Amino acid sequence: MKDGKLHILVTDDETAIRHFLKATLSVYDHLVTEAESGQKTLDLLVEERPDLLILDLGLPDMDGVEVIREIRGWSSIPIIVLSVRNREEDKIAALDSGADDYLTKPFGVGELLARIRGVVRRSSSGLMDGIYQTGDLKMDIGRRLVTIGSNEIQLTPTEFDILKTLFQKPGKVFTHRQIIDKVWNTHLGDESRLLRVNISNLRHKIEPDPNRPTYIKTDLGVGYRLNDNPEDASPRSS
Amino acid sequence: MKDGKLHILVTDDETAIRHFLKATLSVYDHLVTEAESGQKTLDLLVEERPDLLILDLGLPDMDGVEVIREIRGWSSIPIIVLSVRNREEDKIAALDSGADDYLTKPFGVGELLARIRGVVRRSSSGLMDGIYQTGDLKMDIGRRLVTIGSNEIQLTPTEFDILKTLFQKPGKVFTHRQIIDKVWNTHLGDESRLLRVNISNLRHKIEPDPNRPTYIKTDLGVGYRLNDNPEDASPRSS
DNA sequence: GCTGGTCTTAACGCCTTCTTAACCTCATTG
DNA sequence: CAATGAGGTTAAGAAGGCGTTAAGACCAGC
Repeated sequence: MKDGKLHILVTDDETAIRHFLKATLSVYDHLVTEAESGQKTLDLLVEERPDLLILDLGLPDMDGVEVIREIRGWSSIPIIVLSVRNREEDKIAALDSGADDYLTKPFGVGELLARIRGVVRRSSSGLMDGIYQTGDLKMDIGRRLVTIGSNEIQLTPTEFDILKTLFQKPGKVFTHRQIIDKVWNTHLGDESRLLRVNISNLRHKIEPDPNRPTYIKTDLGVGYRLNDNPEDASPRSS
Repeated sequence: MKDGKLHILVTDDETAIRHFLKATLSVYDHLVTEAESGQKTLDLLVEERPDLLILDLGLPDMDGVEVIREIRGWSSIPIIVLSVRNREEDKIAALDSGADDYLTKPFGVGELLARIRGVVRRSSSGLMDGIYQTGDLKMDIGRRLVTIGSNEIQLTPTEFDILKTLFQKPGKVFTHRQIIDKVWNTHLGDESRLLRVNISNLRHKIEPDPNRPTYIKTDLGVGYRLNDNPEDASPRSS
C-alpha cells in the first residue's frame, strides 16, 4: 500500500455489486480486484496480497464464514463482511470467526469508506504479516520463522530484517542504500561493508550452495534481490 | 484486566440504558463502571484504566465525537459507539475520529457481545475464557488453573498474565513491549528487567529443564513466544 | 504489627549478535 | 595478463541482551 491507495479485493457472487463497488472505490483512488467465489478469493489473496478484503457471505462454492476461518489460519488481513443477511446469528458467526466489521446491505457508501479507513488504520500497525514464499524458502513474519523445505532456519534479527525487506517485493532489486535505510534506520554513513557481511552470513544459512546463490541474487553495482522463481537454474549472464 | 474479565466503562446519559448494559455485561462476567457525562468518562479512563469504552454520542456536557477525539490524543483503548443516531454523517464522524465500531440502537445483545469480542481481540487486550493447551501445558483461564500433565502449577498473578498473553496466539512472537503493555498496563518506562525476572520464574515452574525451554522460547532482540508443538526438539534458541 | 506471598530492584556472568578489519575471489579492462 | 574495484569470506574483539539469584519493598490477611 502506498499513500492512501489501497489494494482491495472484492468478493461477491453478484456481478452488479462487484462492479458497483469497483466503480465506487476506484473513484477514491483504490485499486480493486474482483472475485466471485470462495476459492478464487483464497487464491487471489495469496497471489496479489491485497490490503483489504470486502466479502459477501453468500458465495456459490463455500460459506463465507468458512472462508474467513480459512484465511485467519494464515493471514491477518482486514476483512469487512457485506451481506444482505441481517440475522444476528450471522453477524455473530462472522465477527467471531475473525471478520473485522459487518455491514448490512443496503449500506451508505460514506459509511463503508469510513469503516474501511477504520479497519485499515487499526491494522496498519501490524504491517506486513503472513507467510511469504519463494521456491523452498518460506518466511512467516508473525512467528519470525524461516524454513527451507522442512528445515527451520535460525536467523539473527539483522538477518531477518534484511530477508524481510527483500521479501517485500520478490524479484525487485533493492539498492544497498534502501536495504541499509530499512534495516539500520540510518540515512548516513557507509554501512555497505556491514551489509555484505550480513548477506554472506544469510546466504550461508539459506543457500544450498553459498557460492552459487539461488535465492539472494547480487546485481553488481546496484544491490540485491530475491529470486522470483529459484527453480530455474539460471546461473549467470542474465 | 485480570483473569478473563473485561473492565468496561459504559457512558450514557440515560440511567436506564446504563443499568441495562451493566446488568447484561455482568452476566458475562465483565466488570462495569458507569459514567453519565463526557468529563466523567475522561476522568474514569485515567483513574480506572478500563479495557473498553462503550460510548453514547448524546451527552449532556460535550459531544461524543469530541470525547473520542480527546481520548485518541493519549489512549488507544477500544471504543464502541452506541447511538440512536442513524444518520450516516454521525457514523462517519465517529469512526473517523477514532471509534472502533458503531452500533445503532436498538441493537441485539448477542451482536454487541460479538463486536466487543472483536474489538478486544483486535486490540489484543486479550480476553479469552476457556481452556488452552500446547503439549502437556494446559491453561484454564476462567478457573485460573495451570497444569502440566496432571500436576497443578501455582502461578503468581503476573506470571499468569504473561502466560495468558503468550497463549493468545501460540507460535506468534510477542515483543517485550507488547507483553509489558498488556501485563503492566503501561506504555512508558523500561520494565524489561522486570519481564526477564518473571519469565525466568515462570520457566522454573513450567519447564522440565529451565536451561532448555520447551514451552517459552526466546527470540533474541525481539521477544518471547509460546511453542506450538513442544514435541519437536526444535533447534531454535536454546 | 506480624507473616507469607508477591513484586521490584540490583548485581553479575554468560552468550549471542554486531561491528571491524584484513584478506580473498572474480570479472572487467587497458 | 596484471591492475582495479566491487563484492564475498573469515575471525576476533566489543557491545549489549538475557537469565539468574538474592535481598529489600510492598501488600494483603490474620
